[in-house]
Order: sequence, then C-alpha cells, then structure tokens
Amino acid sequence: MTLVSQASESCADCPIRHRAVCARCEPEELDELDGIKYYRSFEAGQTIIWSGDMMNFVGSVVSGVATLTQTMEDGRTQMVGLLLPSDFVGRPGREGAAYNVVATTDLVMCCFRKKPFEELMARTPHIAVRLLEMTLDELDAAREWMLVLGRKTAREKIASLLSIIARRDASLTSRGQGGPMVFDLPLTREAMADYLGLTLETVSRQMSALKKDGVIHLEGKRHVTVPDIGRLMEEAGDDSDGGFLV
Amino acid sequence: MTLVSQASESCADCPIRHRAVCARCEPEELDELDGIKYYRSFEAGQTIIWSGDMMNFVGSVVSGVATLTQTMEDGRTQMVGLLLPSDFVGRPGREGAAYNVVATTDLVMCCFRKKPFEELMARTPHIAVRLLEMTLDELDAAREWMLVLGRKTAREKIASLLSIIARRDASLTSRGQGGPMVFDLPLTREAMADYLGLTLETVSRQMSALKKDGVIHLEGKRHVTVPDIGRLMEEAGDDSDGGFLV
DNA sequence: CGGCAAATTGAGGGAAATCAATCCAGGTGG
DNA sequence: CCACCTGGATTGATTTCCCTCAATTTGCCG
Repeated sequence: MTLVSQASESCADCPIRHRAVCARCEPEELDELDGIKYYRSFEAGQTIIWSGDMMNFVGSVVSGVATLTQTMEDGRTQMVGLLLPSDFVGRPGREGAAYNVVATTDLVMCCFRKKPFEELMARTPHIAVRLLEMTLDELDAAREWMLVLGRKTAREKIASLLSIIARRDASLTSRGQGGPMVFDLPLTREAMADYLGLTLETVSRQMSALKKDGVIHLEGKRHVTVPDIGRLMEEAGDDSDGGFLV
Repeated sequence: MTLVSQASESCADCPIRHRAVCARCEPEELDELDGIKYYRSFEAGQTIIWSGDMMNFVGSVVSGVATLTQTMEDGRTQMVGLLLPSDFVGRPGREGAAYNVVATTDLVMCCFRKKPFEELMARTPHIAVRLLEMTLDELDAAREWMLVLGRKTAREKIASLLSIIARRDASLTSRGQGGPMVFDLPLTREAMADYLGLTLETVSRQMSALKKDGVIHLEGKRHVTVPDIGRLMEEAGDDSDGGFLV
C-alpha cells in the first residue's frame, strides 16, 4: 500500500538536507526543489520499482533501507546496491529502470517527477555536480564490492558486510569511536546471501562461526554487537588501520 | 618508458572525439580543452597509475587497452574495470588514485592537468554533464559485473567476458551483425582470471571446453572467432535476444 | 637450438552449494 | 493460556565445482 504523507514538510528541517542530492543547493534552488517534491511511504517488503518499468520519478531515501537487485531468468539474484538515507534513486536521462528496488524496512522517499527534475538539473549546476559526486562514490563502492564478490572467502564476505554496515551506522548516529559498536541488521539472511553471492545456509554458518569466535555477539537474529571493529576488519581482509575515511 | 608525442594533433581529427568526455563540447569549449591537453604513450605492461599515488592528471584513452585493478595485502587481485578507447581515467575532486591502472597493450592517452581541467569543468556544464553520463554508464557496467562475479558459473563467466568483448569490438569496427564475429583478446589468461574472480587454470579449462563444444574457435591463444553470438550469450546466461542496445 | 613465459592438462583436495531436517519467535485462534 | 501454524534461521550430511599443486606443452625470441 502506497501512502502519500508529510505533504508539506520543509526542506530546511530535512534530516538528509546536507547529504542528499540537494546538499549543495543555494536557498533559492532549494525553494524550486521544494516546489516540485512530494513524499511517498512504503512498507517493509514492498517493491518500489520493477526492473524494466518506465521510471517517471527520481528521489532520495529519507528514512529506511532499500535494496537494488538484478535477477537472471532462472531466479539467481544478486544485490547490486544498498540504499540508505540520503541515497539517490533513479537515473536522469534514462527511461526504463535497470533494477528492482525493494524496501526492506518501512521507508520514506522524497520524490521528484523526472521531467521537471531534469529541467531543473540542466539549469542548476549545483545539483548536477552533487549528483556526479554521489555517482562517483557509488562507483567506488561498487568496485570495492567487486573485490568482495570475486576474491573473498565466505567468512571474509560476512565480515566485510558487517563492517560496512557498522561503520555506516556509526557515521549516521555519530557516536564516539573506540567502544563497542551496536546495530540492527537491516537485512534477512537471504538478503545478505544475495548481497554476498552466497547461499543463506552459508551466511548462517559463517555468522555462527564469527559468533563462536567472539568476533561478534548476537542477541536474537538481528541485533549485533561488535566488541572490536579492528578485529572485524582484519577478518574482512581489510587493512585494519588502513585509514582512509569514508 | 613514457614518451610525449603527437604534440599538436587537432581535436577535430580525434578518433574518440564523439565518444569521450569532450563529446558534448561546443567548438569554443573544445578550443579550451585543446589548449591544455597533451598526449602520453605507454608500452604494453607499463603501469600508468599506482593505487594511492597522487593524481595530477586526468584523461581519456585514445587507443589501446588498460585495466583497473585492486589488490589485497596477500596478493589477491581483482580487476574492477577495463578501459577502452574513449574511456575516462581519473577522478575529479579526489587527490589519490584508488586503483592500479595498467596498460595491457601499447596505449595512447589524451591527458589534462587536473587543476585546469577541474576549473574548466566548473565553467562548462557540457563537460560535467557528459562526465556524469559516462560515470552512470560505468556504474551500470560495474553492477552488471557484480552479477557475473556473484552468481555465474566459471563457464558462464568466460562466456560473459567473451560476449562483452565481442560486442564492444563490433561497436568499434561496426561491421554488419549476423555473421561470425572475429577479434583478438586484449587480455592474458591471468588477466581474464583477475577480471572473472577465477584462477588462470580454470579460465584455460573453460576456454578449452567452449572450444570443444564449438561455441568459439581459437587460432593461437588470442585470436577468437564466434560463429554464433546468440549461442555465446545463451552460454553466458543472458537472454540471447534481450534487446537493449548498449 | 636452448631458454623462457604463457598456456594447457591432470590429479587430488577443500570450500561452499545442495538437500534435508529441525529449531525458534511471533502471531492466531480455539 | 496454550496448541498450532508460519516464515526465518540454524544445523547436519553429502555432493560438486573450482582451487591448488604439479607436470607438460606451445610459441616466441635471442
């Protein structure tokens, strides 16, 4: 069920104002965006966009988590992106959607009809430049993930995913680093498997193994505590103090 | 050995004029680019950029082939991109290089010093828009490759790589489709393995298997004939007549 | 002809997939 | 309140595909 809500929230109060595609906008540019934007809510599990569908809007994730997936005819599925708050959805200058976009939690999107957005983008370089910047970041993330998919073991893959989620979560809640990191997995075991190019059984086994070895603690199936992020990053095969800040 | 050559070739005669980052430029914009560009030649096997190095230039591949690779401390390497004529190298707005760039054939690049290029980009929206377009295409390619790495079998991986090279080669030489496709592999077996997340032995075995099954013909180690591209794409697990034009 | 790097082919082992049987938490209804 | 159901998750047994180690083979250049 798609709901239209929060019809007239101001951009100024927006939680993703400084990270989304509108981050670089001047006040008057923001007013323009404000005029053409609308909010849509999706429930957990709901498909936002079907691959191949006509795309008549683009937008930003305001809250919640969504996944980008590709599927072969025989059903094999690969997740190709994880969309978190402030991430951009849709591709200006292209008609059809290339991937399925599915909400994995309840989710709110800030949408723009594609045509007006493209026209606005042609007039306001701040949006195009910001979008280029975000696209380059996504490209880096995709390439990082190619290394994970192509060359890492199952255990390293799980550790890589956990460390990415842990660090991204920390950058949102911005708690002081050093102490244990605590977060909830936004994905089922099956979704994790689709992200990592594994089966859900292997995901489950490696989660249990990391737990047994004290690399992580689990409460229930989703609640994760990482006592030592450096240890987790070693397990991921990353240089633990390879200090480039994302 | 780095050679500076072709010092004053005109952009108007450039073989990649209509496909590279300058594709959208007006004549006067092109004049500006013409003023700050210079050519560099590299020999097969030569490293163009080391990961982590300071990048003081960006540019386009004019002729030849280069690879983008990522390496783990223990030596495992994953190719994350294949650079063909007209592809862009470097990331505006970032200091250090994220990947190794290696010429796999003799190669010529059209370079711009980074600072002047960035300034020019800020002034001329045609360059920024074109670069966004190219980056989005690369992102699509990277995500397509994630499916290959995460979910395809060794045989499907090889078939996928061959079909991509075959089609891209055909789009350059633009011969009529339907007949057999003939091309030279620009990669060693080891480079293919690094691209596909396999070992070079597995690459060799699967090449032999595809040859035995008549999907491809081989003359020497590099010269490939594809009698039926549809058959090859079936082997790749792609919808053989899934007709979206690249 | 010998020397060398790239490639092929073979034998054996191992990591992850597959097939299958529980387990568990949460929700429903008797 | 407890039995029952359901979907996600865990654990176990077996298989398979690909990796590893190792021996040739091929093509090329001096």
